[in-house]
Amino acid sequence: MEKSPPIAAPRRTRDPETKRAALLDAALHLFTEDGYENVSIADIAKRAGIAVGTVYRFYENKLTLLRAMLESLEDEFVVQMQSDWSQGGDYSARLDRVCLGLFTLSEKRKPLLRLMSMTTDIVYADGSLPGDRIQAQIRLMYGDGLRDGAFLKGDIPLMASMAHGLVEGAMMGWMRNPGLSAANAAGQLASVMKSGFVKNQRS
Amino acid sequence: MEKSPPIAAPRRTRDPETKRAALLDAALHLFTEDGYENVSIADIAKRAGIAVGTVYRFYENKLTLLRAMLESLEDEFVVQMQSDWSQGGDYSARLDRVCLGLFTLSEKRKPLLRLMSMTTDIVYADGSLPGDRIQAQIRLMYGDGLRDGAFLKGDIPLMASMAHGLVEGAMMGWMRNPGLSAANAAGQLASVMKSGFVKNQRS
Amino acid sequence: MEKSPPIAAPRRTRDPETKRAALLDAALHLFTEDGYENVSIADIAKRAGIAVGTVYRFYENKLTLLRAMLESLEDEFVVQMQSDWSQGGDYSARLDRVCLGLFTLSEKRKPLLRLMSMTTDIVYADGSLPGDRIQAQIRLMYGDGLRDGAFLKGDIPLMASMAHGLVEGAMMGWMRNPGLSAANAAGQLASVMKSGFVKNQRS
Amino acid sequence: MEKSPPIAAPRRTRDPETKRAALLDAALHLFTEDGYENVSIADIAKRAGIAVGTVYRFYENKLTLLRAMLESLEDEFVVQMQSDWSQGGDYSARLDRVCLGLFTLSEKRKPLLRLMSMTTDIVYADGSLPGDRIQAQIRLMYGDGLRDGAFLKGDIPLMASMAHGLVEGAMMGWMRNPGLSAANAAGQLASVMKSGFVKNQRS
DNA sequence: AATGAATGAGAGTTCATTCAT
DNA sequence: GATGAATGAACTCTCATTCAT
Repeated sequence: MEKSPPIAAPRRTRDPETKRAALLDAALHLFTEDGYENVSIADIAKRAGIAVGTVYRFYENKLTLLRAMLESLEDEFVVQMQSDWSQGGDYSARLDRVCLGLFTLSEKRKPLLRLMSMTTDIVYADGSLPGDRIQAQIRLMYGDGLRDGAFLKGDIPLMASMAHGLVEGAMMGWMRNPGLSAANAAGQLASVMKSGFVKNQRS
Repeated sequence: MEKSPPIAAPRRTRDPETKRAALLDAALHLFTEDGYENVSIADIAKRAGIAVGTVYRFYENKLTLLRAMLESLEDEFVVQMQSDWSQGGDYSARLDRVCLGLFTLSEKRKPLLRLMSMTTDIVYADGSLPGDRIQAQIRLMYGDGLRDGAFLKGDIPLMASMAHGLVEGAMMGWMRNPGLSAANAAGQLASVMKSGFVKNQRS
Repeated sequence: MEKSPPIAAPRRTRDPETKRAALLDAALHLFTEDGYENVSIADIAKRAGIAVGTVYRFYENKLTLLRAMLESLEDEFVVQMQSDWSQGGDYSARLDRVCLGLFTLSEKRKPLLRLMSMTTDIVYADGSLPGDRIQAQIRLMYGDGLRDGAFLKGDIPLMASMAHGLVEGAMMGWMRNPGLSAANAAGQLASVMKSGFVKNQRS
Repeated sequence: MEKSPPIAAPRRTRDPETKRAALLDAALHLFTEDGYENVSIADIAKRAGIAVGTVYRFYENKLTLLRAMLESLEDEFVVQMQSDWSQGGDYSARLDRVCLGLFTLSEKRKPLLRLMSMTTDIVYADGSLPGDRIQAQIRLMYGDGLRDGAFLKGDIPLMASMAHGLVEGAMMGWMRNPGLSAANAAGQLASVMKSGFVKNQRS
């Protein structure tokens, strides 16, 4: 009935960034294994070795935590794609590079990637969805190719969405097949991308 | 003083299939609008005009209800694809037909399609995921084309996954763009499918 | 991690109004003993012999429960005062009657009265406070007396507020003194009311 | 390039009493605006410009802080009343003086007064309630008047409680009516006090 | 078969208090 | 002395599921 005074005995054990990393790692594993909705903050805190309240020092609520994870991954992908795309060469070479970069990064971020593919309905604060920034980047790339007359014509948003779907499909297929190397998957993706979207490519 | 007209007896009870339809319709609207986790059984029952307990006569729990909805949609897609694919003609014609069939059905089932895209992490009873049966069908089709030497070679599961992603991407793009007709989207999808996966297709 | 299915085994034991009464009784005792903020819904439910969720069938939240209790008490007081005041006689007789009615009701509702005196800062939905309706009734009575030239003049809201305070003070004093009968307290209150607010009353 | 003026050294630390004053001021504003239970120690510390832990150097817990505030106000009132009451004159004059003193002080301490009226259920360490010391002082005054045969007879604790209620009612009425001057309210209170409690006063 | 009141585990979140720095 | 990150118990409220009617 009466609020009993907390017995708490906190210890300053680790520095904040170590804690944040443990928190993100715990959340990543649990979300991926059990699904966002089936994981409680208490579960995450326990796995991260911190107190429930400490989670809220880092992220204001559960959804913010998820978004932060997905956004950081998207950022990495977008940065990688921009870098690979802008390094010159013909469109064939650029697509090869981008696809390889995508899979190289995917390999490093496999669990996060899996999480992203599981939470497509988590709407961001601005109304966007996970994947939208990647798709926007694809749209830019497609626009470049169109301007040069190197790409097949089509409705830009639709073409970008298809290209994005193709990439996601490739990643899903690769993730489900442990025997397939990232380089191999990247090669096949690039091959389909080129024959599907680039002019004067023979199959 | 006014005699109530004895013309039509109020149908207090409806037959079970009418109820089931009302239930599915209610669930579809609510899940799509608010997301699976944010809709309660009580919400669904109220919208369907039945009692909470009655929901459990039809589906043993909430997840089973969702799965039934998604599975029925997948079934429809698979049946449609099988039918369109098996009607003969060269691979180009068959792909045209399949893509058109896909979008024609999508137009009819738009809300369900949206629901499916929102709930990718809902695992089915057999461990499969929504979309898996569609992908399996695509794999069969790709196998056909490979056997005839008409399709570009590649790792079968990966190619099927990419093709599946391409289809999903096309559908997502089409759903987000209300000005795009189903036939137009189907045409662009077919075009990319052919240049991306079929031999001797010029871009 | 996974939401474990409820084991629940509900029993329809008592009729709803019996339950509501048990709920109100439990809330009354606990709020009075420990203070509104120090009592949890779980405490109330346990004492009432019902489940936590059942509390929310009756009242949409904790504050609504409290307000319902206080409002019903206020209503009783207002009705009682209206009745006693409107029965005629000179102002002296009417005040005697009202004061006696007030204390007779107070005797019946002692715990609720105590609760009301403890929760003066609980704002109602319309921005009013507990006691405001009683005070409004007092204002009406004072207005009657003023119109007849029987009451001492003064700023109406202030005079009503003072009269209200006087009543509350009398009740608090009476509640703290178990040896004082309601009739006796009523008499002393009436006496002070008359000499304090009515013209031509000798002390 | 711009040299920061070395004229005034920034006072990084303030003396304890300045801090205590800031703390009390912050608490007063926040408690009054949002209610005791809705204000956190962190809120108070932030507004006072001190650290959370520092709050605990001054008051051992949140309730102690509240009590200290209310007790200091009560002390002020009691001292004021004692002073005004003991300065001689007949009872009419003494009551006039006390009432004026009460309202003069109330004007200075309006926020604290409001806080006191909001937290009637906060029990003090010795089991007393806010207002009890004021009431005890009133009892002393009433006892004086009784001894001299100047006051109307009655049960002492009850009469004191009624007088206290009258005072509180006057203050509440005055606080809710911004157009009413303290002197005017004091006059009306004194008038009712005299006709209500003092012998040979005509109404 | 249909109903919906009842259940209670469990969720996300808050915050008074502590104590290593 | 001052700080504020860390703690975790406790809170209100939800809702999938059950079963007496």
